[in-house]
Amino acid sequence: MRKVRVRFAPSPTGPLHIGGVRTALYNYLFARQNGGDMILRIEDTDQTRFVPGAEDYIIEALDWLGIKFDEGVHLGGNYGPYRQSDRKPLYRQYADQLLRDGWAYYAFDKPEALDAKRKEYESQKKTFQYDCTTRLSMENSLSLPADEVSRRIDSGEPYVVRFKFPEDLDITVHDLIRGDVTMNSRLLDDKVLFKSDGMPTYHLANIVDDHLMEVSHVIRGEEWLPSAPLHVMLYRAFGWEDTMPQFAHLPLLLKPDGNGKLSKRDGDRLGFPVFPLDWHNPETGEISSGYRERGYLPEAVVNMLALLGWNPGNDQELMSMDELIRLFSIEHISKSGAKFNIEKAKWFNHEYLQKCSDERIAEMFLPQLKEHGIDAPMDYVVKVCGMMKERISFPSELWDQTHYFFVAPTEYDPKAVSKRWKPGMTTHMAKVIEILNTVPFQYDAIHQALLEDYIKGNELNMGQIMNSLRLAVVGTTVGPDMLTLVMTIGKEETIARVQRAIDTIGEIEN
RNA sequence: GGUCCGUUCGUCUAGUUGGCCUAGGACGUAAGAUUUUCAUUCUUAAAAUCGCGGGUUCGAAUCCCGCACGGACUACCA
Repeated sequence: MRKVRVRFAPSPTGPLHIGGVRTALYNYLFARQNGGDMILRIEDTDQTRFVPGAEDYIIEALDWLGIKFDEGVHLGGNYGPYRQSDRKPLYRQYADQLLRDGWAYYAFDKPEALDAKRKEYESQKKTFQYDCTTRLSMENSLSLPADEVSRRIDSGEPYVVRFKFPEDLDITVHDLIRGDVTMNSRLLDDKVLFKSDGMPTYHLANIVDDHLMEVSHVIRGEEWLPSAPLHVMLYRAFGWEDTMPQFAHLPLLLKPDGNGKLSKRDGDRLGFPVFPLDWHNPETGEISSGYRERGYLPEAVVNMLALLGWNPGNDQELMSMDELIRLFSIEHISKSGAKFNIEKAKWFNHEYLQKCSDERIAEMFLPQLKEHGIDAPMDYVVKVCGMMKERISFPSELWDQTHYFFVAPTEYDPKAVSKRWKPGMTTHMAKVIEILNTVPFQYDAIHQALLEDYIKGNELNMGQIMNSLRLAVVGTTVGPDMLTLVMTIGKEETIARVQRAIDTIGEIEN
């Protein structure tokens, strides 16, 4: 049994899409579970699509989520370099090998000529495909005389190298998720392996690199399934079939409404992040929002993503990274695409927020407090966070839920006033102040004096009085247990707030 | 158009060797309980004739065939 080695191989063309994050996660879980290696390889063979900052973004995003690598561009390793542009000199010899063995051929067709050909076919409602049925009518080393071919190459005419598919061969790809998938070579096109700019295409580079890096399992998105037969044929052509990696093609992540692949635009449209981190487009200045900046916890994102297309085979839903590593199995990956569900993502975040220490939540709350000009003692902030965290799904909701712990109300919700502040209330509130002033400032003592002796003892309306007190202290009718709130903000502050309410709202007639 | 992949509650899904499935769980939704309010929490409910149609079988969500629908791919992009 060969050592498990998997790779995550993104293209640095922009921010890492959440679907890509899931692919990375599954690779990571599989590697860790099997004591294998996780490799980060950058696939930047298309120089025209290079985006500055994308590579760093990918590394930072995966690091934030706790997806760690054993080898990669940022770490090095024994199989480097790990960036395909840095491996450029390596690929030529493999293209030559294919050329020599008759698995590939030179093609001189200009891009414009190919475009024209496609248009021509299109006008006849057909699709042009560069394959065994058309290649002899194109300009390549199969259709041209040998001396002409060498003349063109010697004169520096640009060319590409294309794979030469056999004419009628059933090619079977064994997929760990879908089983055997068979396609006939006659229907496959002669893909370009080596471009005229001297770089390999994805197809060549990924086979060469996976082989050289001794990759054992290729876990990637379903969009690669149609080109998998090409990849299998390349292993065969190189004579590497006995060490060919095993394939697993992951189902797609679909948009929450309607059908189709989840895209950047869906996030903007429906108001949820499609990227792990905020991304500032260096060219347009446009900002795409990320999970991290929206207040999602990395462990919540990981858990949610893990379950989008995989399950442990039972009802368990909350799982830490360690549990995921233990429980993960390729057999339990589903075959069908998963629609992204924003409500469930929120729920996961709520659950993980509850598991957070009060200190960690307080830490996340600090910037908001600062924004509102609050400079409260840390232990007080921690206490408030601990008391209020169960009511929120995101740290960003904290200020809305807790501002009255830090700032006294300056106005009173009119609806609450008319509903709760009944005639005689100023007298009751004055009594509250009196109790606070005379009874020891302890929860039980005040509970006894106010709730039991005063309210119940005089058969007063509990809801009416307690809610009026809340109105006085909070400004509206929401919040935690009233006495806990009082104990938290303190005796002096409570009395001040109640007095202020008496002065501001005053006595209600009738 | 062609090729390939897929199809269980609104959504994520359990179901892997056909019988314990009168199809289970979770999110969301609704109702109720608790509470001094709101939220939390708890309980309950509604919700999939397992895409449709045929077979095979004593028995099929599970196996086979056909159809429909959806998606991916179809670049000198990955």
